[in-house]
Amino acid sequence: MDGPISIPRKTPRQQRSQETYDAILEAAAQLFERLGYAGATTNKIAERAGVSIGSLYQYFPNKDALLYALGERHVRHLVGSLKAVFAEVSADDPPLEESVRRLVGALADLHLSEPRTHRLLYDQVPRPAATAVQLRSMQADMAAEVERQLSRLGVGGPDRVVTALLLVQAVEAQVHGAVLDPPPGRSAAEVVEAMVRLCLRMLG
Amino acid sequence: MDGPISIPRKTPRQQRSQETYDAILEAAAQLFERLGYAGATTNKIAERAGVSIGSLYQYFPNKDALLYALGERHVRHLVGSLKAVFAEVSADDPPLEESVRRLVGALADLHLSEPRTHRLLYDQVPRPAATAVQLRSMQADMAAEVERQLSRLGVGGPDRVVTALLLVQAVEAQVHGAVLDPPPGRSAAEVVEAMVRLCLRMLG
DNA sequence: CTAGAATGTGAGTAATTCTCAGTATCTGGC
DNA sequence: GCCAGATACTGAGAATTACTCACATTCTAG
Repeated sequence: MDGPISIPRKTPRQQRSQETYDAILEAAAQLFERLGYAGATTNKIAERAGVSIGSLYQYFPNKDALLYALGERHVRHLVGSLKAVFAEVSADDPPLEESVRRLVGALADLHLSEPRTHRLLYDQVPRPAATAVQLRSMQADMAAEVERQLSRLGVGGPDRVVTALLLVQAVEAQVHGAVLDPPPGRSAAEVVEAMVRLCLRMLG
Repeated sequence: MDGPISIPRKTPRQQRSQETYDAILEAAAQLFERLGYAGATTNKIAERAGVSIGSLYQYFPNKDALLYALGERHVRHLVGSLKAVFAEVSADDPPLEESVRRLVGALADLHLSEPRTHRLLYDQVPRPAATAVQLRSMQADMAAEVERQLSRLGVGGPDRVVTALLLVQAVEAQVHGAVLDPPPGRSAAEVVEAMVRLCLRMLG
């Protein structure tokens, strides 16, 4: 509500404390996933991490900060992987269809590879806190990359900024809503294929 | 997590209690919006509604149930309005462009008309609880309607079920992410126009 | 008018987040 | 090796909050 944005209260200096910090985050990830945000109490998290509740609050100013740290870790991973794919595609300079297929495929694969972590952060979280900021900044980042690809391929209509943003929003939502949970009788791969076709028609 | 789905504990029988029920919901809407889910305590909600905390728990088994009731009210309103538009479009049987423009426009208008309520339910909420179920069922509902329109217009590719689902996911996300919060220098109307163009290319 | 149903009350309980005064461990300079 | 100060850890308990329950009030039907 009030506190601006959760940031680790104190940075570990000795190795011992780095291990404590990691243990807490790991315990938080497990318990949030298993019990949900409300069900995972800070005391349980500290206990599972094998430290006292006081130690937890030495590194995380509040419960939300745990989620924020997990989100940051995950977003960093996602953005890193995706930027690599963007770089590859930029280097190879393939035609539109191949470009779309690679990019959409990469996003889908990333989501399918750790669906639980992703759901935790995407679904299970009171957004306003902190995670929303992370998501938004990641989307902005990705939209900028997509815009560059649109320019390279000479597609995207008159306002590439808007087109790129809309594409990112759409693809992200489709992955969450349809790839991770395909309609009856369809496989994730089929849904991805349908997404690629739609993207191609939008841009082709 | 555990409890199945929050349902009013007791239905109001006398008019007096109906007013109490309404006052509580109204207070909850205001405070959730202003203070967020965590910041709005049940005691504050009861106080603002002018009733005792006990009365609140007579009609709502827990805090989540307040959110669920608000979500239901809102979803009912949305679905009602949209079904009317679908019916109109079906009756008038306009060509593709006009159909898309009307439907996307209607969704955007609905969101723009009470952006705060919508954000509350869409962003500010721990999803797992109950609201997720509502959203999903609404999306399924809308996807079925869209599918019917695709059939009417003879578009949508080989698998209209998947196409319709993907369209609904995309448009919903775009409205939330780009229409309610347009990129710098663009108006909501411009974003909607861009969405319509993209949809038309997807289907045309 | 009255019995019983419906509605309303709010102090109190249990659970949870977070603090802080005190203890233990480490590190670098001598 | 030893000591001083920095770093790290502890856990009882303060503060907050969701929720209960025994009781009081108000309504309705006969």
